[in-house]
Amino acid sequence: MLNFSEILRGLTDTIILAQLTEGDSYGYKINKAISECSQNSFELKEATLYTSFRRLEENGLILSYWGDENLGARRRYYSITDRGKDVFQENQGDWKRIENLVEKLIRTTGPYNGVSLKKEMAN
Amino acid sequence: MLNFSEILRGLTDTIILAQLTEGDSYGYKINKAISECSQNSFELKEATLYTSFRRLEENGLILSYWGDENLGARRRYYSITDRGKDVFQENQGDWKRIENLVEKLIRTTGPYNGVSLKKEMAN
DNA sequence: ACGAAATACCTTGACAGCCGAGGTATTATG
DNA sequence: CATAATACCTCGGCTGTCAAGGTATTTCGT
Repeated sequence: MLNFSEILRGLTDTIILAQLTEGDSYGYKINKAISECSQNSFELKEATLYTSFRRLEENGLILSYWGDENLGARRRYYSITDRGKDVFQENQGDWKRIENLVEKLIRTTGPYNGVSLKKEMAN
Repeated sequence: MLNFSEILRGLTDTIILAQLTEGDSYGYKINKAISECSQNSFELKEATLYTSFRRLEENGLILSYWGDENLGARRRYYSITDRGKDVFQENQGDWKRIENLVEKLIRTTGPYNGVSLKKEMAN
């Protein structure tokens, strides 16, 4: 039995991995990309973002290195590892499964409730 | 901007509300129903279940009352309130929005990565 | 020239939900 | 007559999120 709770809660990691499958990038830019990707309907808080980076790196799903900008603020770049790519693909699959599961769990079961209510009202 | 995190994490509440839209029921039975509903691929832990009941009742989304069984173990029944029904419907809508959002955030963007990698390898 | 805003990174501590582990009491079953 | 199943509950630890705070650099309007 899969531990779905963690996936639901920790989608942050998967969202970041998704960004990194498109190439190395750095925190601030990744965050902006996520915001834009969602048409500004969602954004990661910075604290959450950097927590996630640390977690991902500890788990070997990403690597980080300092960019050698001689202009501008320093940037820490992140790179997805092979293991990270594998996990990302697993998570994509898990998400499909979660969608199906939730669909079953929170759909309204049909006319049962409404109809019986109307019947009760009519009496 | 919606607070999606709580919805993702706290789907428990919505799942329970979904069960209660089909009529009053009690903890143990609700839990079994949820397990069956998911073909035993998912189950709420009891601690989580009762935490959720308490939270839902505090928020006025459900009511509880003791069944008057003169046989068998006592049962605490739960009933969804009007407010609970409203919130449940909102949550169903929110879930649809989350599905769309996550779809955008974690889909693979296509051949970009693979192609550029191959090109780099070729050089 | 100067202050504000934007870029870019980071930490700390509180908070909330999940759940393992444990408890109680009753009824059904082999 | 013990074991499983039904049925309820609590406590404490764990983990992810985030508000709030910090630092440093660059860009831009005035």
